[in-house]
Amino acid sequence: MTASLPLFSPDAPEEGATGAPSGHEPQGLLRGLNPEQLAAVTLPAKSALILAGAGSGKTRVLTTRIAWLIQTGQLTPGGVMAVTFTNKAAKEMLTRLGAMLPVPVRGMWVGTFHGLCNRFLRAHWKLANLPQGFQILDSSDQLSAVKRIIKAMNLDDERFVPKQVTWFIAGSKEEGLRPKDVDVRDEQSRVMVQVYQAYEEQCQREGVVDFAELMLRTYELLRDNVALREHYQRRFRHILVDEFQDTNRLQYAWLKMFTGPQTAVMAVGDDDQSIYAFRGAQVGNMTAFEREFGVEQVIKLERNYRSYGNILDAANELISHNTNRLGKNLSTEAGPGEPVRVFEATSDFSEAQWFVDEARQLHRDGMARSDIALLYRSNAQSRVIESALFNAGMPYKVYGGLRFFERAEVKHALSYLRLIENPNDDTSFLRVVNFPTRGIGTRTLELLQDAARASGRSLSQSVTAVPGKGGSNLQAFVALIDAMREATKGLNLRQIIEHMLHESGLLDFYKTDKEGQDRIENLEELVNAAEAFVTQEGFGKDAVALPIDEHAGAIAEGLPKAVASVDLTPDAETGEIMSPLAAFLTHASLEAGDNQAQAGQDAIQLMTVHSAKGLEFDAVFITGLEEGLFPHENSVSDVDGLEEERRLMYVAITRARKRLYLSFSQTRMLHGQTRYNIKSRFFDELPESALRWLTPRNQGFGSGFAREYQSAWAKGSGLGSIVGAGNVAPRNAPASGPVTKSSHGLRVGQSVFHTRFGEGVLVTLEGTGDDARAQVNFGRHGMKWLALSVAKLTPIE
DNA sequence: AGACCTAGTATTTTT
DNA sequence: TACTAGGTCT
Repeated sequence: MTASLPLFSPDAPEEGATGAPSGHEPQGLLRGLNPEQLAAVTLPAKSALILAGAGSGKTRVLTTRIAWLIQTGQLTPGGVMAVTFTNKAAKEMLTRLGAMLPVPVRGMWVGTFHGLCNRFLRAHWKLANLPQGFQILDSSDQLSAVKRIIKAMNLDDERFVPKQVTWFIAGSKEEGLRPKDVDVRDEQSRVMVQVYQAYEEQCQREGVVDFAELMLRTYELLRDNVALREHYQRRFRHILVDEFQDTNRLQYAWLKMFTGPQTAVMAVGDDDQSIYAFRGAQVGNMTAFEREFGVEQVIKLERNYRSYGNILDAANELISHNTNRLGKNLSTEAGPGEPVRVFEATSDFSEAQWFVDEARQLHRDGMARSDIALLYRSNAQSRVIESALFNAGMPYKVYGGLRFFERAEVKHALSYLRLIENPNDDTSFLRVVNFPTRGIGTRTLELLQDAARASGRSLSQSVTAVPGKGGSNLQAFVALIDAMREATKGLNLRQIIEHMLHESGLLDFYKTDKEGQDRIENLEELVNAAEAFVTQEGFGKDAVALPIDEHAGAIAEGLPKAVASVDLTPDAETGEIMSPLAAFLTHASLEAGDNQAQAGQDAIQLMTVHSAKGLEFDAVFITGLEEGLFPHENSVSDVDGLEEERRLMYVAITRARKRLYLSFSQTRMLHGQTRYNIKSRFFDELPESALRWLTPRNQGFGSGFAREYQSAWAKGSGLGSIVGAGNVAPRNAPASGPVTKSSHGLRVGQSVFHTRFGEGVLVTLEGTGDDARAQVNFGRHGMKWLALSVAKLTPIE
């Protein structure tokens, strides 16, 4: 790492990433944890709530806890479930666990809510009343499915806007409501429920499930099947949930289904970072959890290892304006650092120009472009910035565009593959039946859909019912798909895809298309993705997406006979429970992939505040801090909305490690009109002492200061390094060597009983004979050092 | 089938 | 402004 300016001193150890793996012995794992982290990691096996502030090492706590429990023999890998929201977070956990544990992460249920549901339903497809190779609809598939229904039911799509209907369906499912459970108030909702009902029937007929269905099916199956529920409750001794503040009602209820009397659930979250209420997240789940899971003590992780003091002061002060918080204050030992810089621009254009200049300077002074991030409230704001960066010739990367598996050509290819796997997938059928064109027009398709509806069969099964030219074209299409299915039998995944790309005519189509080159590249990339998925490495690394439980057999064994054996029906020939193609298709729906493949480039990062959550950068620019934009005008009318905007701002601020810039503009082009804005109210909620205005305050309009902003590089700010702020080893890591067993017959990880403090877990053992001491985590009573010659510790089994 | 035109609409988003 | 969906015309 290079460093010239003090500002660019070697990075503080990132949360959990300190140095080499600490050796595969229990106490080594705990080295470098601060007291609160240590307490959380070694908590007795009871449900616990961890309030983890931004940058407080939450992922480290989560992974270390799992590793520690396993290494001390309190838990087997098969007894763990760790749930996250994103594939990225799940992968991160697996990677870290892999580094910490000598044993591979086999059999551990680490994944996203949806990924784990998929895994569960694959194992119990029969009980869940699903076809064995059921496929998953992504949001756009779902939308087109709803559109078809609205059309079929002859409804006015202005009264029943497909997108809104989609929300209604997903929303109902997330409340755990089937069509029969939904409250019907008026005509509108009555019809909505009918659409919901029809949608369900259609999905069931086609053998597909949407995201919410994955959750709901799993929940219902566990709720209704006592034997199965008890089996899983016994199996998972420890369940850990990341980003708990983002869970919705269904996810909470789902979690309860997995939780038995012996299950310890550790919920980790931060109410101040709850920014997804708009899509159903219930922050209230945190307090509900505390109450309903009998949490005895809440551990707060408030030590921040990411940012300098001024940045944290700004964050703390801002968020203190919210009510109904669980209460938390971030602190650092890194010193105040530089002030937060504030810039007022005359126009969005000059704001962009200022940013480009500033970023260029940072880069010249040694900061990697990828360590510089520009955040905005809404995607539309990126445009001006992009054009400024483009003109300046600075590489940048915008997050949030189309993801790989969502690109049109990729979706087309996937539709062909799905049809090979399941000809009754009408969504896929309609997507590609006339792409490339095969003389199958709207009229023909109407006839086909009518016929299918009348007979209750799939489109593919109904092609013979359509007369004339259209009918024979349809039959030719079905024959094409059938031929592909035949021809690809026994081929590997790569060969299947290549065959399909040629036979479908997709490749030829894009070859003649003038802008087809990129698309062909994407299709080649699809082949690569499949290859990567299949290879040993891909399967191993990608265990998140691995649809089949490696221990499916083991599950079956442990289950009561009545529910077990029927569910895992391997292919008679190959013995596979699921074909590689089906597995790959599942992977494609569950993980949309990166949004831009241009990896390797050192580029400035542009994204919304929402997508910045969980990330961190040396320098962060929060732009467009204007009333109406941030906070957004649609949110300011009610208190809840405003508080969520404030949390959003809090998330944005806490992304910054070393330097934070806030900017706003007097005017801005929005929807083709110039808007005159006043600065965000959030400026009034920041501590003046932590700010430095780069432009004069209370600047009136039109005073034309154009570019006379003072360079942010005003004289060396003489910062010390942030080194030392890292997870400095507290006193719990004695050099006396790993003592895991002693003459007392106690070992680390063991549960013990103390007459005064009750039940606890042994965290450290050191010294011998009369000198022997033990560190014990008594949960509610805290962490204690006890002299073994005095304290009476009784081992519990 | 495909080019062309018009009107309507514009937070935040993962799975 | 800039995109989409949908309609109409060739």
